[in-house]
Amino acid sequence: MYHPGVDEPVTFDDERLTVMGLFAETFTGLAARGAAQLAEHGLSPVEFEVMIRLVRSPEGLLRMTDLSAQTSLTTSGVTRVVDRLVDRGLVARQACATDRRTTYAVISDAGRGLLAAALPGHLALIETWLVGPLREADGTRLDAFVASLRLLRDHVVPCATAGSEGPQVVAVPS
Amino acid sequence: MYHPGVDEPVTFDDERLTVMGLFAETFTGLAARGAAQLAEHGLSPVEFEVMIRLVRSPEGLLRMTDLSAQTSLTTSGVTRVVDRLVDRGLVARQACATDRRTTYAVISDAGRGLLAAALPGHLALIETWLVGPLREADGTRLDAFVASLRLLRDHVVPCATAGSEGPQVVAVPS
DNA sequence: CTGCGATGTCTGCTGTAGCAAATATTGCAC
DNA sequence: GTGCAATATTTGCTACAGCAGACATCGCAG
Repeated sequence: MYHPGVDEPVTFDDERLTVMGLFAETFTGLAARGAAQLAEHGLSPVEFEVMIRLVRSPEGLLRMTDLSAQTSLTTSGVTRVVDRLVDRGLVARQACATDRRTTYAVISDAGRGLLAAALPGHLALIETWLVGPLREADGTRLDAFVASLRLLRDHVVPCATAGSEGPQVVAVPS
Repeated sequence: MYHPGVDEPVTFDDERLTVMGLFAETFTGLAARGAAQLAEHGLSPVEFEVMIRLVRSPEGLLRMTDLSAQTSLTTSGVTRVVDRLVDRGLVARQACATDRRTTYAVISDAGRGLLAAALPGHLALIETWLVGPLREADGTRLDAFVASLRLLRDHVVPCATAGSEGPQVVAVPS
């Protein structure tokens, strides 16, 4: 049988686990709704993410490497997502004139059109399930939530804000 | 082709997108750190999730279907995760005496031991990257954040769509 | 100019998860 | 009891993403 030891009571329902679980449950639920909405337009979440990054770039164009840095994908993953988007005519590959190693991904007119079609519903969904409930609950709750997220993000993802992040810790504290 | 329409300017940098992106970035960053920590103990996030659900159940035992309802996996996914855990001796399958359709997954002593070994580091990680920063920033910020998450979760998750959120074997303590 | 390490992208292999179908069992209607 | 729909689990197929290696190109030291 299992003997946890009297002086080392391991409890499996620590409050911190609950908080983390709540965080995960909320986000994955929201992400699932978002995925379903995007699927109505034939887009997966990563495809949407890639295209949003492209459309928000100066000329609708980004290097593959930069795409992988801005999304949660590796360069390998970006290669294949862009493959799919190119097959569907939503994105095009474009050679770089000055560096023949780099390839740009460029969003096409069709891609912009698809995004423009998908975006209103997506924004409505975020409004309904994320921003709206927080704003209606309390005048300051949305701002506080966003501020907390930003605080956490700046801790967890130091690269997001290129600046004075003290510990560049990648290792896990033991 | 692309016709944005003069009276309906589609803007691709709506503030709501930013909030959602911040949410996603924060959670995935946190999840990545958690995954790395669990990997030190040879566990993937889903394996950890399954085992936590098991260990918190009355007798360390849950039906496959209930596991799939409590985790983010389909029953198919649960089958294979449990397969892996059984191969490693962390979980065992157990027939149900009264209904021969159902199979229980039971956590083994080795499984409890592994969880007990992995949990302190995992809790420390949550403390460092999630709970700690919020608590230190402001006395009420952690509580407000958790309350907001709970509010959102209650909106997003209720069994309105999928149904079958029935078995409340492991309730989240408040 | 030449050599060589660094950089950017793509490809082979692997592991994982979902969907839909297959299989087994139960409970109910009759 | 028999038939049938519902329930519980597993399995075949497919898609996607990561890792490590392959390949091409660049920039610099000499």
